[in-house]
Amino acid sequence: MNVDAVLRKLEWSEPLPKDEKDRIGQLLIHHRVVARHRDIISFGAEPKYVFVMLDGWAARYRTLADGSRRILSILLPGDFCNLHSIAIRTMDHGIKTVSECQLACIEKEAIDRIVRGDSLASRALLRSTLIDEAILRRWLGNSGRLNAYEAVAHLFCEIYCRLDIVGLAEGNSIPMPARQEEIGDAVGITSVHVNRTLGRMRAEGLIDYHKGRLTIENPDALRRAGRFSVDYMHLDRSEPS
Amino acid sequence: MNVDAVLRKLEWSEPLPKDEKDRIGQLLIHHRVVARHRDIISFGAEPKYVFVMLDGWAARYRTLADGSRRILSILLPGDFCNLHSIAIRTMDHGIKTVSECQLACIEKEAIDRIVRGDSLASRALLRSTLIDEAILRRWLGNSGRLNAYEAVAHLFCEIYCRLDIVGLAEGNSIPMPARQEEIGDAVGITSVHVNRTLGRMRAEGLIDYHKGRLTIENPDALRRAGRFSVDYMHLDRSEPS
DNA sequence: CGTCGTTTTGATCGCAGTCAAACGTCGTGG
DNA sequence: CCACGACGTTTGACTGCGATCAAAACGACG
Repeated sequence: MNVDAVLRKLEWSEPLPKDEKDRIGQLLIHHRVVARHRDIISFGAEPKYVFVMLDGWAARYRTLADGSRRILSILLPGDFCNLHSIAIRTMDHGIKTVSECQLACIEKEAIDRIVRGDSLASRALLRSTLIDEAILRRWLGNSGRLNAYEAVAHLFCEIYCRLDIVGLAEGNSIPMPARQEEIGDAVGITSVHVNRTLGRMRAEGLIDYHKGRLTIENPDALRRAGRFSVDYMHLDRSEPS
Repeated sequence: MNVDAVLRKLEWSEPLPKDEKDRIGQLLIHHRVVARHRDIISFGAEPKYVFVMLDGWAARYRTLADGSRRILSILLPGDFCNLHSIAIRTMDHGIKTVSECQLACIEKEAIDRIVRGDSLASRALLRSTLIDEAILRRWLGNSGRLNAYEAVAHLFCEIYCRLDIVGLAEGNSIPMPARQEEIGDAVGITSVHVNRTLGRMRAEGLIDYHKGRLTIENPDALRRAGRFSVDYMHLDRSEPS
């Protein structure tokens, strides 16, 4: 359905010529639906396909020895789940759905051919990988330095921003299919503490969180609370090198 | 000096033909020395060169609003500081030396030409980026889930392993130029708590930490303590796709 | 010998974890 | 239409790891 999100994300920083967009569109014809809370790719797997998010939310995660889980990144429509599979065979983490997901699956080799070429699409994929890495760095930087309140605020700002880029924010409101436990696993706190934090945010008029929707009542205050600035997502449309 | 470390790292998973190695060797001729505790690249900079670690340690870091610092990764001989600069103009973090460093500086365009080509060297650089990302994911996964003792143990295992790969471990012993404060910034705890943790490790016979050297007295116990397994560094020499 | 940078030790505090129970909502089946 | 159970949210009481503040000890070096 939402092939559009993929193109919007790839054109995030630089427009692609029509023929390259068409070529990418060609790759996105094979779809798959995965139910909520199921693995898209499991830890240790050696995926044959590269999966691309068309609809729904998913999460990269790692399970530790004691059974506790840590979410390493949130995957939203337009995101590639495992671009790295073209160069790294086995998964060092798992990816599971947060809500029911629509995915496109692409032969690894097809992606590989694009990446090895010297096209604008190849640049866009490279940039996309590097921006994912930048987001990961930001999460790591926040982790252990921001307190629960700041961390949750930051997460909400980031997700709002990323959804907005692919055209999925509606005013100040976004879908929020994640349970409080998943929010906790994403910022490194317990679901109990997420709950108290959300309660405080609600009381202070920052957000409204209700039936799978998050409405940001006071965007400025939320951004300030989460020390959020968009710079790390490298939205600048300036040219490299 | 230690151009060797760079090649060892690039050949980590797959040997390179002689002519490609020579070509990379050509790129590493311009050297620079940076004193201890100085920025190699500052936050917000737009570096013209890609820097490669030849000798010494450095750290990717981010400074938060309140002045607290978080180390995002440790850079060891053989590591590329800012490969991402070929596609992302401005630095979203800083890089500073932990000890005095020897660096090679390469024109961005020269690296770009290799990456855009379809050579084994290009694959090796791609893999190297993806492995850095995998290490980052592991750090994020550990952060907030491992306690201080486990986190420090994991850090030591990883650094030992990475130094070993480029031939810089000597038996069970490695140089450890990082101050306790820097170790703390890397795992997200204070230097005071690092100190207590090191004390406990020493008391339990896991390590000896003394005058800028770390000796691992009981490797198995240290690995167990840090829940360390090498898999996330993707050392396997198997072929992709 | 004194200074600077770093490590070490002690005492107290607070954020978030843990355990447990109650509550609300929704879908299913009797 | 209601009872039931599954799932997720909410609230309370208590605990503990690591932070914080402060000062002392150590070691290298000019």
